[in-house]
Amino acid sequence: MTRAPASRALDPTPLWLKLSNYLILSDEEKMYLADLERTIAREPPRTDLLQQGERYRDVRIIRDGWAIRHKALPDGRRQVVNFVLPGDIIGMYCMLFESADHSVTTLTPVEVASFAPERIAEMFQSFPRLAAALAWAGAREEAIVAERLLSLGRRTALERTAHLLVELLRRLSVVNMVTDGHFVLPVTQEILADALGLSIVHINRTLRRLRDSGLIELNGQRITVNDVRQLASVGQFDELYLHLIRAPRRLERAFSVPRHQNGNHADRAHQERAHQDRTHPDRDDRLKA
Amino acid sequence: MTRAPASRALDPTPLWLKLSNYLILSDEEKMYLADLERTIAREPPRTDLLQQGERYRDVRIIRDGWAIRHKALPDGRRQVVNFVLPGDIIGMYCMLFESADHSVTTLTPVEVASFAPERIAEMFQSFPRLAAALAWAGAREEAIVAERLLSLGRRTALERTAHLLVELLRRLSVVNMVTDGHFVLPVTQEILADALGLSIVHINRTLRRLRDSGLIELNGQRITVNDVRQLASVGQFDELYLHLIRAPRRLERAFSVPRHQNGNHADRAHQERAHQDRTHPDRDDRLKA
DNA sequence: AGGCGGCCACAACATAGGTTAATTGGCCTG
DNA sequence: CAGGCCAATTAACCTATGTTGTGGCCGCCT
Repeated sequence: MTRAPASRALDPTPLWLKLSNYLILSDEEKMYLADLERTIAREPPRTDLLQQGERYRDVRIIRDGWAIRHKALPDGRRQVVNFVLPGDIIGMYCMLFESADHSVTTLTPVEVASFAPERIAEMFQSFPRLAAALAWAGAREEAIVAERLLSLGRRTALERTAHLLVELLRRLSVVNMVTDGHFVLPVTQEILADALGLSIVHINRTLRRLRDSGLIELNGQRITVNDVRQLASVGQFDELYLHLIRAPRRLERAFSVPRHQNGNHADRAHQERAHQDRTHPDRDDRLKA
Repeated sequence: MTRAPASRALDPTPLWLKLSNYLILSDEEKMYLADLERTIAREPPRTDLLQQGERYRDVRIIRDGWAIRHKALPDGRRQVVNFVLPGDIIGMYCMLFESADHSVTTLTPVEVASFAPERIAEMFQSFPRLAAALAWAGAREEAIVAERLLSLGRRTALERTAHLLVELLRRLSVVNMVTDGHFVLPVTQEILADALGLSIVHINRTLRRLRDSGLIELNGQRITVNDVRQLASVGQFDELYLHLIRAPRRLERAFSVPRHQNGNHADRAHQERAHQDRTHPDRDDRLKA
């Protein structure tokens, strides 16, 4: 949707596209962003972009590929905190932290840009609108982690799994990585288990239930979601937390910079929240049919 | 430590103290902060400062008292995402979000300041250093939530509980709310259960184990931690994620504003991380003695 | 004073999910 | 082609945690 008019040789990067959802970028801002992504490297799968306990180095921006952010206990138990997709930033505030409290590891070949942490401070001083947009992106990430916390704390294995699949579907469609309800999930069941706080065996059981019920299909790393609505219902998925609603007007208005657009909310998507009253036992019964 | 020279009639608020750990505030910045906290209200316990699904209103700063941030499923299951303590901010980026994906409810009588969301945008433009410091505070909060995710996903009930208690101890001592290893925990077991993803009954069992082992004592809402080291060991607590190390120099240097302090790291605390190799079964055996 | 509701405590039982182990099928490498 | 490794799969069994139910304490209301 919010596609900016092409400006010279600048290609819109995922980060740019992401921020465009919340801000109408000026040419100057676009150039600054492009400049941040000037130094690019390619990393193979299973590379640590960051290691828990180590000192931070540069700030990085994922331009292509998948990675995971994860934390480990001394005895090896591990929790995947989030999936890192194109447009996501690693170590944004690293200049303020002594050392990393989590690791980031690639799942696929990945293209990353990196730049010196000081440039963040520079951005806060010279491009306050960009800084605000990035801070916003960080808040959105926290919302995702909080929702996963709700999953691990209060959803059953089946619900959690369904919920995660719908979340990924939604997040990936925003960056055009979903076609026809199927997408590539470059992930072993072990990683899924670590993301959902389950054992490998139980993830396997749970996926089979979902497959048997016809809600999803799996062949290799390609997953097809046959019935998003029902899958979302199984997972008690309410996309409120993803804050996907695009509102570039909103920040514009707060900053009141280019034009003073008025508060017409016509373009706002309206999702209704499924409010079923449920009794405690038989949480997974949406699948029992 | 980093106590700013008293500047006229301005009282240091918790937020101010918090930010002082990471930035040497100028008088002008202090005044701006004080101005943000000009409109103050008092709320009784069990008041919703924010309700999931509702539209955001003002940005709020907790000046005194406890609150919880929590999310609920349609059927009533609930997860406490975090505890909100003095100096914490509610709805910082609300101008960017359509509606709240979580609730905030007071646990004690609370004193809150509130101001219009636009002032955040204003701050990004006029006080970039403050904006950066606040963004940092947000990142720290995310780190806390991520650590709790690790707890729910991969720690046993006993470990989780111990971990949370140590975390609260640490966070509260930063704001001088701990004396002699004891502090007030204005929380029912139900809330503890919702924070740790456990049932009330099981929290009760777990607290009793901790009490029986002599690690903690409970009388009413006062909790005494008798052996922090061992409690931390039971909870596999590694305070890295709290990012407590005070480094006002760090941001200063990045912004290179008042004086250009050099990179002398003499004041940096050094905690070593306990790296015990543990075998999978008997995770809770640190208590079995 | 009596009754009511919230919170804590504990016992008895039920189950979701963990653990162990064995089997299979790629896929790489020598 | 054999051997080996890694991921997926499934079965059998086990346990940490959830559920239900009861009683006691305490503060509050009328």
